[in-house]
Amino acid sequence: MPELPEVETITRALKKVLVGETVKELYLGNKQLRFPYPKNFTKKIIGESFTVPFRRAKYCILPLSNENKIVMHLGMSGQIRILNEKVKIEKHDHVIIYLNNGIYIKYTDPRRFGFIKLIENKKDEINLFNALGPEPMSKFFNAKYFYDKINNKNKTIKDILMDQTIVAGLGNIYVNECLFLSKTSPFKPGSKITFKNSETIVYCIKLIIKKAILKGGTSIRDHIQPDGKLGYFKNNLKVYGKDKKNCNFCDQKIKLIKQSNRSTYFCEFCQK
DNA sequence: ACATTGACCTGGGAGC
DNA sequence: TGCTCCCAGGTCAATG
Repeated sequence: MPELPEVETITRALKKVLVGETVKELYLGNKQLRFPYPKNFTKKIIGESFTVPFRRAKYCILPLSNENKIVMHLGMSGQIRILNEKVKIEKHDHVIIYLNNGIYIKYTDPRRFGFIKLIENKKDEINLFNALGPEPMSKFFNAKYFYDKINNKNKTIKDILMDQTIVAGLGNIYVNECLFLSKTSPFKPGSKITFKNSETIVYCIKLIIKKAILKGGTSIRDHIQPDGKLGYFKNNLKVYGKDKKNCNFCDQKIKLIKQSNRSTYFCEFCQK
């Protein structure tokens, strides 16, 4: 599912129920996710309690009282549910963390591109997070940073925004939407982006991400909030999934093409 | 150092 | 109804 707003939505929901609660029991399915489960995972987390969950890029991070951190990535189809009554474990349920208070956290992922890791020391943390660019909502992601970072690149602006080392947390939906809102052609190389363009793009990214978080993310296929509700930013999409529909601004048809093996939706008249 | 392609998986929808 | 093909909110390793 998940880009930044979806992971943020999930993390906020977890924050409400996890803090101070203790891990009572852990279920691990027999199929592995993208990586094997952490060694002695069960032993290492049973009896530990959670401190305050947070998000970095598309990672949901659950710190424990012993300073270790459970890190979850949801790949393309991962979901996290917060439940309070036992339900049957289904085919794609891979991890369930049972808490002392009767609540449990269920990780489901049909495609198994996601993973769960345990950060146990500084080195684990560096391996996972060091290459990531700034958070789009932070002050470190600003027009000057962005312009300096991209003005010597031949890569298209679409590929640049998908690159987690430049700005962390955007994915295909929000990149398409941000380029449309900022009226930027997805094919424009970084070197052709002026400082003024950078300002606009950065502004549009912050605006869209903020709004998407408010709406609980975007439900297209897999994303649901941990309480089962949908993410309503779907209603705010202007180009993603709108091929052959009409552009909001100029009323011409939205186009769909493949760019670096991913779908790019855009209006060729508005985005220059 | 950089860009491009394919691989990892399953399920759902389109088209025949 | 059933088959085949193509598509999907992400990343990473292996190419050129």
